[in-house]
Amino acid sequence: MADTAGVKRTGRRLEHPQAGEIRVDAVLHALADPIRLRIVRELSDGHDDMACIAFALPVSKSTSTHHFRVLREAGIIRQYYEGTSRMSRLRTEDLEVRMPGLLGAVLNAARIAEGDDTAAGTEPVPAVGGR
Amino acid sequence: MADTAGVKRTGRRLEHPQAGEIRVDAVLHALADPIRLRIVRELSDGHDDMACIAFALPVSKSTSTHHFRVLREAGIIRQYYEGTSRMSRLRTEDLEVRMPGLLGAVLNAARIAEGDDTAAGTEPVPAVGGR
DNA sequence: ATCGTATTACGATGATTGTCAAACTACGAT
DNA sequence: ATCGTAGTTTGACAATCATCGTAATACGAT
Repeated sequence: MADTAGVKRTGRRLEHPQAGEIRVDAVLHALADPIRLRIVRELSDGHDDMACIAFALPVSKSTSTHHFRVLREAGIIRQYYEGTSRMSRLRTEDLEVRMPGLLGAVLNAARIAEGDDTAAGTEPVPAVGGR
Repeated sequence: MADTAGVKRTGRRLEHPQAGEIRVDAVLHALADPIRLRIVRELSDGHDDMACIAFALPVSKSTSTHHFRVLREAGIIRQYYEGTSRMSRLRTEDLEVRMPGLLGAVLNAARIAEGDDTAAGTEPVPAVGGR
């Protein structure tokens, strides 16, 4: 199982927790960091597969690697190599099984909080992403 | 504002963020700790107002105080004094406005993960707390 | 083989965090 | 006024964490 068939194997190995091993604590901890939350937001923002470098994060390369690893080990993203680039993708489905609605709620909350900067919570919140 | 009318005033003051000031990062960070998550789960588990001591946490008094403060300063719980006891209550509505569905998703995920201990993720998850 | 690009690995460092014990404060009851 | 209960504050400690720079690795192109 999980033969990684079709994926261009490049020799490097990346450890991922299985869907059933994803821990709530780890996920919350991973999402609690502004930079990591930003990465997740960008990943969910249309571009599903992105190389690390494409994020233009305000940190050094090694710090960037660190954050991606935390996300991967928490089970939030799946990574694979493509040439020298490492692509990242949200594990949306696995997360939905283990913690239904959580990722969506976090992303939605981040979007709501973003609106704060301009229109500081005077209005009762426009209820983004309503059902 | 916030006259705390009707509440037995006891001289001590507790700082709470306003609903509009609740930060996603702080909430996620607060919930990422097992002990704090346990507190939140117990609070949501029927008993809405509980004295700190009623939780029987596996930590010292000072550590307990610390965790309750983190939860309070993140905006997750509201606390008030009643005699020598300090009561805690989930700020469910404030949280719902700022991050709709988040608290519920976290609690639900924790419940799902709990079932792991016995029935380790072989089944496709019984979808706890359905709509 | 060599070079450039993308990323990792290896310390190192300063900040935060979870934990505790001991001393202290606030309140209710005696 | 005294005592017990409930919680706070302070200071300390070890562990974790985010951050960096530098050296090393893997891969594609030349």
